Amino acid sequence: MPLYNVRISQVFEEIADLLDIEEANPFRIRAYRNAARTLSEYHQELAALVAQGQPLPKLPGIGADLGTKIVEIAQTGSCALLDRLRGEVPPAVAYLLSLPGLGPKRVRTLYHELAITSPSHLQHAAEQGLVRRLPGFGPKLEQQLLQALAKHLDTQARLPRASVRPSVEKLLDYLLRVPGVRQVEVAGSYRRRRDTVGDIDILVAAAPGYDVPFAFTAHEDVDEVLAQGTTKASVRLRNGLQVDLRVVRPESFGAALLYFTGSKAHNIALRLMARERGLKINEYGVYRDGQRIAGDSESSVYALLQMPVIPPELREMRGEIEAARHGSLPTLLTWQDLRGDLHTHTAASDGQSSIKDMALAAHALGLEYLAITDHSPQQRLARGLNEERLLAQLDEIDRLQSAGGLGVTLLKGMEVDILEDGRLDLSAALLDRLDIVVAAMHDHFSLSRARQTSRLLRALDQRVHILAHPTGRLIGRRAPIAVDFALVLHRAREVGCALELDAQPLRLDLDDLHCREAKEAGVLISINSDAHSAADLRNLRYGVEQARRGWLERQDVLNSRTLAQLKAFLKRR
DNA sequence: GCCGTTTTCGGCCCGACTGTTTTCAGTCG
Repeated sequence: MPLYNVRISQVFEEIADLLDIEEANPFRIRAYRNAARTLSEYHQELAALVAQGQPLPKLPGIGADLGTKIVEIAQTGSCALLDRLRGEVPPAVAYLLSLPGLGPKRVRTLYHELAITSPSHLQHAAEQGLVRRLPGFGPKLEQQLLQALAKHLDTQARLPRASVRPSVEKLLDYLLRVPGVRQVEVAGSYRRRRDTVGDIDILVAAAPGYDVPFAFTAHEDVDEVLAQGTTKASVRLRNGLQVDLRVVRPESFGAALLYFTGSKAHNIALRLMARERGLKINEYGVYRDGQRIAGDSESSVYALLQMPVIPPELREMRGEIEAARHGSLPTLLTWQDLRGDLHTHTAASDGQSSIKDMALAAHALGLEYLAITDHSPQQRLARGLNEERLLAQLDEIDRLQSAGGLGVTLLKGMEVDILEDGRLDLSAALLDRLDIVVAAMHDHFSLSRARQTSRLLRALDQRVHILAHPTGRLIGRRAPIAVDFALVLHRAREVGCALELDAQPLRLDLDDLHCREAKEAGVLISINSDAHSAADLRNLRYGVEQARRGWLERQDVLNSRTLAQLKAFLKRR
């Protein structure tokens, strides 16, 4: 069974938790947590390298010792250190760390004083009033823990960013009208345009003397006030979303925006750089000898570190600081760069709009071309088009096109199913009649890595222009397929096939790291809406945002090409 | 446990809020 980086990362996280409870050296604990994060985001499976006898790549924060442990975990599935720690502290104790208000010190107290090793133990003790008597605990904390335990079944999952947008925009609108407020921005992973968000961080610049947190917690959507002070507040909305507010003076807005946008790793790197220059950065500004010398804007802070402003989408400690220092930051793709959409559905299969309405909507968005790509016959539930209906659709597109007035050029296409063995769900003769072939998997997501890889490689050997939603993931619902992605990229480059960044908010597939890997492999990305209605075309914007997180520039994206360039690309197959 | 154009030893980001420990530790981001 393959052992993924995520699993190794989990081992390191558990070691960190248990070391925390044992009161180990905090920097040693941090080293394990940093390594866990690095591993969980690394695109190449390390266990596979180990199995092939190859050396591990040099990764930040992973030195000789952790490298040895990675090899040990890859080879044995476990780790002697973890086994030893589990012998000293029952593993369920670490679980208590996830409860709000409980950190290593209090968990340790609970374990040593009351022998509490699980959430149910804790609940029992709290109900008997034993917890409040412990040092460092009190009645309020006991109550808070009971509430958290009662709710703990609905664990805090990250939500797709698009799904929280309405709530966020409503709050921003409200805050802008609060007296004293000068400026409002969403920070955090929302501003970095991550595909999912855990909570929302809102930053406000306000004149002194106004109680903005008070107004914030009074908003009609607030269900519960978790914390409230003069400069910050934290609430849970009725829809379950946690929102944190920070209020700063206008002159600190840039430094605060930088700080609360993160990522944490990016901030730490900036602060270390500042320190090397005799400066101190905090959320109020940049200081030299106690004197504030910058901070009203983000650019003022970066300028002191001799860097241009790094776009929020890149602030993930994935080489952006080195690139900024060397003047080699990418010129990121923008919405204006997109000229068309190459994967859309109509009412002929499982969409809702007519071809004409789709075209008009695309024109209204400023697009120049639009591919109509309804489903192939195997997709029965989606009313996939058989040969007869497909040919009728092709005729209809010709008629609409010659009648004119659409504002966009239509391309004749189909989203063809990739069958379990890698064949396509359409005859070669029909494939040849299409302007563009988009191929996608819609089933057999759990094939072995080897079978899934050969399935995709075989698909790529046929007349396919775009491999759609290549990993098949659905955020929060379906994991990406197991596949040798490097091999797929290599073949895609050889045969001249693009990979899709499907812009549906629940797909966003490829993800940011895969996009970057494709770019480095020289494979074009096509950012498509996969729209099932005219309104869905607007989802393209989410695709652009994710593409930016993948460091994509205009030249990396197929549908930033002019129509003539696009046609030249399509004709090569 | 990691890391190094001042370092192979001695550092490791920084501040706000809460509850309770009557002066601050613990937690969180």
